[in-house]
Amino acid sequence: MTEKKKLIAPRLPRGFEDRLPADIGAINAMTAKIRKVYERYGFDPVETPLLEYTDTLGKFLPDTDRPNAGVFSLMDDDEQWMSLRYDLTAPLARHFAEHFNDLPKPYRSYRAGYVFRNEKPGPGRFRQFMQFDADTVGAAGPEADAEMCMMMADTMDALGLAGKYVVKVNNRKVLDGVLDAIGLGGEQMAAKRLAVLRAMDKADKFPIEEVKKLLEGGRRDESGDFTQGAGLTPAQSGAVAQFLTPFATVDRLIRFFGRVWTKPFTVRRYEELLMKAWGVSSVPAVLTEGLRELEQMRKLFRVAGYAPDRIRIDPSVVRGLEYYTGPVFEIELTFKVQNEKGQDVVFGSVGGGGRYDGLVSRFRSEPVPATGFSIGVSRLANALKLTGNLGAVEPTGPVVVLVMDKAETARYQAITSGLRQAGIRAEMFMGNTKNFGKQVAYADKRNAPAVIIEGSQEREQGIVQIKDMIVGKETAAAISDNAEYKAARPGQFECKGDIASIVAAISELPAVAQYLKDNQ
RNA sequence: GCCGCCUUAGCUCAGUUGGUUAGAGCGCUAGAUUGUGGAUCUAGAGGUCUCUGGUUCGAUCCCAGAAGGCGGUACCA
Repeated sequence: MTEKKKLIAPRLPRGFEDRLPADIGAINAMTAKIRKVYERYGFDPVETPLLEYTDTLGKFLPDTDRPNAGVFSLMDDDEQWMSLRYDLTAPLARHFAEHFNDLPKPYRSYRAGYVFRNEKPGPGRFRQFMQFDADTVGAAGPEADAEMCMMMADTMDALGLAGKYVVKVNNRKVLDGVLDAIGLGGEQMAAKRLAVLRAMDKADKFPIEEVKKLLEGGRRDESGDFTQGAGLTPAQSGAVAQFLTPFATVDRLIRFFGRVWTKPFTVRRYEELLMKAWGVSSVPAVLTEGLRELEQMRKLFRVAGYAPDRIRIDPSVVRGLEYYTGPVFEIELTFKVQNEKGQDVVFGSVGGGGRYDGLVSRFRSEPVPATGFSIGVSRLANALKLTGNLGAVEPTGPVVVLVMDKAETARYQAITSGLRQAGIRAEMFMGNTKNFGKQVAYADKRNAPAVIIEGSQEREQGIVQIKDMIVGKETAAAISDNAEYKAARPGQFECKGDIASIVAAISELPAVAQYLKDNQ
């Protein structure tokens, strides 16, 4: 046996992450807050499995050039393909269609859970992450869409992000109308439309000149990578740019929309503006319809008191490419995000959604309108972690009952049980008990609020020593001499040795009292 | 997917113009201190210098490729 045992390197698959107690606590707190908002809006929970048959998830997907890419799939023993869900919307559509007859319509539901994407991880992007969705199925009007936007805004407020986000709203019908107007309607132009929409989506990321490059020949970024353009003529790209920037820059456009948001605004006026910019005498009907829906939503927001600093129209919002059929929306953080190295990081949206009237219809012969949105819980938590806004706190540890005398473990166990019955986290030390200091160090590492010490001296007197670890740490910091440090026994006090007295004394420690209050 | 940068101890990083035993700080383990977390001091453990191939008498270092990480870009249901 001279050969060394071959060890397996412990390593995490790329794009995945372990979650530690502080993260778990923070995520739980976040999801609890989100849940409260959704329930207040009348939504009920539903849970679907992580795996679905691939065709129920995928057939409808826009990923025509790379079918099945990006999805983790496996074959069942009956040779049917199953996939890990990549969002929570497709499974909801399946659930609704499957239980169509029993569910109330409109059907309002929410659900949280992990979703999986088999693609390259990026800043704040993992291959397993949590989403928290809400959807209304069976409500066709823009008031359902408006409600989604307001709920998104309320959720962000509930998470303590008031003033640090904006919900951007657009309408796919408007975008379709613009594409129509520049002669990109019809089947044979589908690929071009896709490229144009992708380019338009970049308007909040790049200056308009760069977007124009994407609309025409293509663009080379600073790393030297070349992106193929949509191949529009200068006249066409100019018209798109005019839509994106009636007054030459996106910033000014946003101000323009901001103004119409709060002041009287008519669809007619915007149409006139576009006709003038494009030099045409009419706009496509679908564009007008989209504008009307936006106008209705705007009214609802205004009456409900959602100012444009919280919800605003932004013509560059595109979202999923063939999935959405009407209003689309997106939450963006308005503060800068930096990574651990202090570099500014391009952080995309932390949530979004829209109307997807086709998604349920593929399971049924009649049309089923639906609208919903999704918050990227992991992504949002990641952003907040980087900015120090995530309340990630180490959980309060257990009270540790020290083992001073191996022969007395039954007694120590009895104290531990007494604490547990009173609802207090407690454990008897179970490691190497030879060294007292190690036991205290263990309690420190576990973030224990207190340790209980009962050695032979205490036992003779019928008492125990309780050491308040938090007070102890504070008072110890002022002591520099080691002998003095030990003699001081910081944070320590005596208590009668019966279990009721111990429980009473421990319960009074602030950290324990807080724990009891939080866990009633 | 494409482009750029990076990879040396558990962590953060030095270093070797290519040469015998590869370093620091922090952390970890043990002791000083027979029953007290921190501080101090002492000692110790811990490395296939990411991997594979090439050049070379000799590679952690030079070259090529791969993997992983970071960033950008593309995609994003």
